Amino acid sequence: MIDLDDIDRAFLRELARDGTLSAGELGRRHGLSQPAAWRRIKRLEEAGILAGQRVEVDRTALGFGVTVFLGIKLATKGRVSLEDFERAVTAIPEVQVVQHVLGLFDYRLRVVARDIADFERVLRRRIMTLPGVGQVEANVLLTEEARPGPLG
Amino acid sequence: MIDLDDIDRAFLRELARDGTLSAGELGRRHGLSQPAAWRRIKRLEEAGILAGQRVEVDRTALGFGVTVFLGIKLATKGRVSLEDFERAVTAIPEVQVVQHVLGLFDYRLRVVARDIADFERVLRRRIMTLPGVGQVEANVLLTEEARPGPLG
DNA sequence: ATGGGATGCGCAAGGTGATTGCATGGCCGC
DNA sequence: GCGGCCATGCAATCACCTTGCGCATCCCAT
Repeated sequence: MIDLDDIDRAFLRELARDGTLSAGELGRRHGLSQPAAWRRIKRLEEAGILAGQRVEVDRTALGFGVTVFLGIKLATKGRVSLEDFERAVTAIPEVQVVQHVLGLFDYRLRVVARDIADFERVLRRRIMTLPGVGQVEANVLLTEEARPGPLG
Repeated sequence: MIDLDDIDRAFLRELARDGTLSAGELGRRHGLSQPAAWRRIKRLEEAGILAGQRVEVDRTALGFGVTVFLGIKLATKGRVSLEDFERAVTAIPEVQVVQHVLGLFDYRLRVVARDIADFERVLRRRIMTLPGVGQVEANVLLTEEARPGPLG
């Protein structure tokens, strides 16, 4: 584990907000030359701290206005392997995120749909038919806010 | 809402996996010149479908090995406004995501901590002391897999 | 004190990708 | 058939990435 100084943390914070920031711009903001800033970014990548870059796809703009979080408890009787469940759930196109968790539920899913009626179709035809699925709990997303989170 | 063809959808899919892909590379993969590919990306941005670019910060590499999802139900008696709750919860540095949801819970939080002991500190000192907090449910993240999701 | 190594910086140069102007070809409505 | 529209390719320019090199600083052992 490498240790970060204030500039490294500022880089992480600003890049997490806008991944298009150039090394030159980041350096200018913190009194570094463009190559110096670039090498810091490179070091963070090599340390595994910067783990790739993603574009954010706005599902609402694509017509998927409904996001639902599902908590799924597997039926203990079913004797279905976790691999079977995961294989089946990752094959559902509407599923964006599959989280294997510990607690009241076994899995958490993030599911997108065009509207509530579309979500009901997904729930009935896709989720409830998953192998070994037991209790299911749903929460419909109203608003979502991402925070920077701790940086060390 | 603009309509996308197969190439647009392929661009979205590949950019969501790797935001560093250049327009030239994307074009080469689908038989387009670099400017043509670049203009398609630009069009997706202007339509609001490509909503920014983020770097992914690996919290594990920073020493935050524990991620917990919290479901929070507000105490109905409390008469605490949602704004007060949200203001207080966004001030907690360990909170990465705040989701206002509909269902069994009122809010869902994504919280990171260095270890379980650190999480207990956050839970006791930060979460349980939030204004109006009622029932709290926790799920500890084991593994997480992101899927492309539907693209239209 | 002092010399050597490690670390991090700035400067400069070369390569790659982003961005724009311009011309061409297909397609649709008149 | 004909004119306008749309998307494309080509070429040129500009910004940024990437690397090599030399210098200053700090730490540590001599």
